[in-house]
Amino acid sequence: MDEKIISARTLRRLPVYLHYLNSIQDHCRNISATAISEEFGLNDVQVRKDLNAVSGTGRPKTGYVVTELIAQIESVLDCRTESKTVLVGAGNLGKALLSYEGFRDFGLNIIAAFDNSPTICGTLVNGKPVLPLTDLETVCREKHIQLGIITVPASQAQEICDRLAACGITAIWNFAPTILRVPAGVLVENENLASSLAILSKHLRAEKGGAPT
Amino acid sequence: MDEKIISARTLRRLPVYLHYLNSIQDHCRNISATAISEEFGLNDVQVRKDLNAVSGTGRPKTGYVVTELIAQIESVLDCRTESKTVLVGAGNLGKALLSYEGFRDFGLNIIAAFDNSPTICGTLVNGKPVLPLTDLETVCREKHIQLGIITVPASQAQEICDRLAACGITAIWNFAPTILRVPAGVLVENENLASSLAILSKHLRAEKGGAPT
DNA sequence: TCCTGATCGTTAAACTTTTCACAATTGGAA
DNA sequence: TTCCAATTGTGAAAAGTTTAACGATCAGGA
Repeated sequence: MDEKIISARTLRRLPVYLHYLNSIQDHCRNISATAISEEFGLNDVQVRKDLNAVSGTGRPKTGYVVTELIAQIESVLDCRTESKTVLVGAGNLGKALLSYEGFRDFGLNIIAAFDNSPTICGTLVNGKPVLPLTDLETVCREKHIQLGIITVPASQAQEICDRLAACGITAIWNFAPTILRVPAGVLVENENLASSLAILSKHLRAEKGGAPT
Repeated sequence: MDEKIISARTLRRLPVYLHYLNSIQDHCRNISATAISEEFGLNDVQVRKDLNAVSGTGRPKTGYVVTELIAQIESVLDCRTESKTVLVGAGNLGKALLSYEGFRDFGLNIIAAFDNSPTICGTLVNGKPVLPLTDLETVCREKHIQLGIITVPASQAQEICDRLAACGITAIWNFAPTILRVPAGVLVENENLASSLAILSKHLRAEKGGAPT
């Protein structure tokens, strides 16, 4: 029952801390929030509050025990538990994500991909089967899929999202450049590459045209 | 000189609006902020304030002229202007991004990729050359590269970031699960897939173990 | 033993973003 | 023409996030 409410902002920083802690655990027993904050250019109180949300075992003058902190963050993030996943939309981006092995480190296991193009259906991408979209519901229900990755065009994203939610999927990773509406209890995480590019593009434009302040 | 300060949050929503406006422009002359807000499940005042940041030409009872709005958002985002880009780290994720053609729509032009693995250097990925990392500075300076995509492991990300910044690159798209420190004037946009997975994973865990509220 | 300084944890202040409340405007119908 | 309902735009409140201030704690040396 020591479940504290962790803000999304904090949750996003935890994997960053975790990665850093793993990288230093061989040669550091203890680490202070101040040191972490300096490593990443953050405010030290912010780091302390983030760590407090998962730990609360820091000691003055010493800091935190690195291995404890790692265990506590891993427990909160729960990367060890495998998340059964389907990917919908085996276009360029979809295939790219299917080919990316890095997700395994975070417990993501893509069982199958779906697409409605007959030319790609039936093929394997990185050893993972691409199935016709009509099979989506059957597979999701039978395999007890928990997470869905959406890489279809924005115009179809909401429909796919509805179908996934109807199969009992409660977490959706959306790469389409749109905002999805979901029933209560379903979480959508938007990985909107267009939004990121908008920020970068705006910055480049400001650099060129305007004040270089 | 009608440059208003646009918050990053607003800027992230603009591409979403833009995509939607493009999809309706054939059958709608006008659109109200209220309608947009309902489409995406946002607050109507928020949409109105977002649109105000780029336009300010809404009329009571009518709303906004779709084509005007599109032109204004496109002008702010400036997706039409090509951004010369390099990608550093041609591993799985790097190759996946190189293969993704969707970036062209946003004005992103990846000129070359860099890696220090001899087996991949000299090859082409999706028609783009993979060059040895030692050539990074030369190419960036000669081709006047503006944007750098970092897809190397977290442990090398800061070093690559420093090298890119030293070549005059002012915008960095970071896919490594770490926070980068950059000189003033350089913008880092983090696309931290680990952070996103952390959010999703936490949600799945909460669903299973705890209160389904 | 006692002091010093690093570090933690917490409360309050500053800042940012979102939501609420409401007056002002406008097109269209009665 | 007059009224109504839809819609905008804005100032203020609310909610959320980050930063600052400060007392409490503790390891290590004098």
